[in-house]
Amino acid sequence: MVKTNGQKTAGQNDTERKIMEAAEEMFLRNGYNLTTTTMIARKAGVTHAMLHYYYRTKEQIFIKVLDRNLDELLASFHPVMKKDTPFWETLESGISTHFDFLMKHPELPTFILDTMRFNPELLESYKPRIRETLLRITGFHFSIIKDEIAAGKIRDVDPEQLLLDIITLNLSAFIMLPPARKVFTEISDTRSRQILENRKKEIIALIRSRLYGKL
Amino acid sequence: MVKTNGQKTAGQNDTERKIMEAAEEMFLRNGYNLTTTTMIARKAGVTHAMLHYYYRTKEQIFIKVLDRNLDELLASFHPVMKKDTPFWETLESGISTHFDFLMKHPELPTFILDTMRFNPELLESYKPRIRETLLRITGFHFSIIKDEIAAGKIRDVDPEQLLLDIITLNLSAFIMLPPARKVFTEISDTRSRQILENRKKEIIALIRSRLYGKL
DNA sequence: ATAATGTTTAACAGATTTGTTAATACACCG
DNA sequence: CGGTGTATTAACAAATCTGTTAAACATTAT
Repeated sequence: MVKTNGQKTAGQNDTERKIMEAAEEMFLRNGYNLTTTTMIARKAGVTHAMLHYYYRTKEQIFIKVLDRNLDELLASFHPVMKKDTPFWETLESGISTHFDFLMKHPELPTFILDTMRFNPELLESYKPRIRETLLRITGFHFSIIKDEIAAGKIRDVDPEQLLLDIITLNLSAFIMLPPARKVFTEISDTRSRQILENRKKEIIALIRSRLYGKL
Repeated sequence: MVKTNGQKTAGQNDTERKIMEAAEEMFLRNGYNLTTTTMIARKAGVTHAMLHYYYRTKEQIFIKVLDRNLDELLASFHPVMKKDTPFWETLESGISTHFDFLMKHPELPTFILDTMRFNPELLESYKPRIRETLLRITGFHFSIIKDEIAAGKIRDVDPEQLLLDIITLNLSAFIMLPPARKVFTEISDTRSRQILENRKKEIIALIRSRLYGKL
């Protein structure tokens, strides 16, 4: 059961790693329920018994995948919260950093959404950490937005709505556009990146005019 | 096979109707792949053989559900395209009407998204109609937006991006917020409606400032 | 009433799913 | 070389899924 031979002092052996890679790819794309252990094994090029040998159950594999990705997601929120830099600079870089992170992990939003919809119980143990991270970031932004409103520098918006605007706009580009393109227009990879860049600019412009525009 | 007895001159008999209602509910909530015919039968309170008797296959039932809902969706786009009413009035009522339609069919966006992701082949036959409807509405709005820009009445925005803003913002409220609430905060029905109303106001304000704000 | 037609049930069939297990191949260590 | 523990395979098992079928039941029309 416990592996102690040579090659895996520095990590997993080949089979174990291939299973994890295949599992991650499939779980991210199709979620927990639509991914079968048989499919994972086939993609990894191993017998499906191997996957029970190394990870015991489907749920255990999924938990490992969830773990890797949720850590990354939560970490991505940290960087951009400095009280000293100017307000708009902070907010713009927050939006931009978030969007850039999503470009590097384009399947993550859909994956989390799927898990929230169909397997919320698997997220139970992460709730405290998620909640804490979310509270920290919303707390920070609420505070700087309110300060800026109080100083009469931006329009009197509801901070909660503004953060919802930002988050839903950013996530939408990764949750809704790919399936839509799948049905309507197949598209090249470079073109796809360009579309996303335009989207990012538009979202920033949108939030900016919400705050600074005078009607 | 063909039913010609009394009670269904004016529609389906009870069993058939119960199956369709159960199927619609489950397909809308869980999509094609995660809905089993057994579950539908159980929810309808009939033997699962009944469902093959009336609809032959799972796919046939799904097609019927898709048909009912897609018709409604496409029809919902028609009302608000009059060239004579003022620009902002037209656009605002377009956003508002779209949002109100979604409030009456809150599960439709997720349902369509799921189908685009996992069963795009089932949408194949609807493509022409969808494409035509979409072209009509985007064409109309592109035209009035460009006119308004040319007249110097609004900012010089990319009409395509603006429509993406509107659509993704509206849909997000129904695709992303419910699962998020499922994980973070359970919420009452009236409170939920109030949140959506606030969301609608915010989206309209956001688009308005994008067009009319001077930075 | 009875034949014909429509509806429902229960049982079955074949595929697929997650997971186990017993046998075997392999590597390493004394 | 032999023995110990690990890795891998193939076969199996129980559950569930979609779909079929034959027989029982109900309804209607003649």
